[in-house]
Amino acid sequence: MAKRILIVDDEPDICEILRFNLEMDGYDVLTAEGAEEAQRIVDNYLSAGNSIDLILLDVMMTPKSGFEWAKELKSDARTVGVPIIFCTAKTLEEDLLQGFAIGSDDYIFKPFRISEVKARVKAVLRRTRAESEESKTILPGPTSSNIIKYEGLVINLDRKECYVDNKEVLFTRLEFEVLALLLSKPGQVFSRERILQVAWPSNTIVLDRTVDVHITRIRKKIGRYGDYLRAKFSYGYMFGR
Amino acid sequence: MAKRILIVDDEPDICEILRFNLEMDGYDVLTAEGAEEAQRIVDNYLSAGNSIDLILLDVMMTPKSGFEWAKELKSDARTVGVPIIFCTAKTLEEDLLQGFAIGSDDYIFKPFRISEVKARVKAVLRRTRAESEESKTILPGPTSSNIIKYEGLVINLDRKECYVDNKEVLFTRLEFEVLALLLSKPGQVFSRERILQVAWPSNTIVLDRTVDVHITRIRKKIGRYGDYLRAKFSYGYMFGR
DNA sequence: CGAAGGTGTTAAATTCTTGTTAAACTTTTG
DNA sequence: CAAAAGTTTAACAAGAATTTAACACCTTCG
Repeated sequence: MAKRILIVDDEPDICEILRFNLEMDGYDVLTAEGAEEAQRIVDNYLSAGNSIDLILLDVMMTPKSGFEWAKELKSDARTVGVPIIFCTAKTLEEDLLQGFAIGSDDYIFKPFRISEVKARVKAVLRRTRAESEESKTILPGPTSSNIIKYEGLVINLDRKECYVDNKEVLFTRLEFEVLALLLSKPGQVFSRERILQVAWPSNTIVLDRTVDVHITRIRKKIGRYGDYLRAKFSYGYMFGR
Repeated sequence: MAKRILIVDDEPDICEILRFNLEMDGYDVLTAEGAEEAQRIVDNYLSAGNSIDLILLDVMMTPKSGFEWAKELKSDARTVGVPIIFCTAKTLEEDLLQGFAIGSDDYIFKPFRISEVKARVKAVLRRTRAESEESKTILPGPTSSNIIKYEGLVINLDRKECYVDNKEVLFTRLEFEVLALLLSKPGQVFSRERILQVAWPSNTIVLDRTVDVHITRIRKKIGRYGDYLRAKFSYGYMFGR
């Protein structure tokens, strides 16, 4: 799978130039123009069970500097291992930066040559791949969340959250339960009766038309995946193409 | 227990770089951007019964220079023994600095290499530990604390204490137990039933509305982290972004 | 005992969820 | 094809869940 790189720079032009070049090299590229937006992206991807493999981080940003954000990343168990390449103007002492970078981190000075950025990215990703394969043998790994995916449709059973192409979509409880059930066995048709039995609290008695209404509501929320939520005439519903 | 280092420098970037590196080495780090703020921190910590083990002090600061403040520290019985590492640009006479530094103090010139700072810090703290152990024949022995962190939100399970951005916040027992549970698995939704089961003494029977009230009370106490204590409608509560 | 602080309940405001209905639409069946 | 059966959808009213303040009842501790 393609490595996913997050570029954080408050200069949109720089983001776009980097995006273009790194996408050419076959990476998945995300961009953010500040720490706050970047954090949102990171949260979304991680809770949806996707990894971020590298962050290209501008040091000089307002209101939160790249350093500050990096510190937060390093104090969060989920992101402590994500390598960072710091970008900064040459004014800062090189040694300081070197001290800041830990683990697989790296740093690079502006104005940079694109070829240099590409080389560093490649080097950092090679290093982390090597590292993670070393530790794979020993470590149980950070708690992997309880996640069901179908292409870009993801539900996180721990968080009770649903993501559509990496954007969180708010679900009510019943909607969540119904989708979780159907998604747990794509291609399996569930009768309305069975859906009510599983997704509704026990002892609730409602018309089975109710299921239809919920299906409609879910369809609207999951966008392009709505079509996958299919009625099987006179049997019930199923998730799948 | 981790040694506590106070960094005083009017350049926030330098504070942050030093903080990052020293925290990585396992120190507790405080920063201040001037003598006045630094004095407040020192007062707070000392009156709360916490020690400051080392001060990394920039000499060139306005309005009060590092030298001036150091003089005050040396004339205060509570702080006369706290070692200081003075940082200054190379322009100052080395002899002058050497003359100023007394006891376990040290000095270091900017621009410094991080590795050098780390080495000096380690050396100074070793020296002071040696000194203080002369006078303490019986040590209680360092205890590795049981700590859960989420960014600046820290709870110490041994001491049953909670810190918000390095300031202690008083928690009641139930509040502490509830937060500890949620914080033990960020991103996991806990039902009210489960929270009552775990955080309340066994055999207590209370309405589950009670949990809500405690959540509200905790939210108020943890300030900016209050938003991370999230209700998942009709499921329960979860800690996380 | 009395003060201080912790805890559970209540109630009201607010916000969000859900079942039903009804009408339009689609598919199946005779 | 026409009737019957099944599905989709919008709208709405009922009611469930959450947040908070307030208060009463505890326990603890001097």
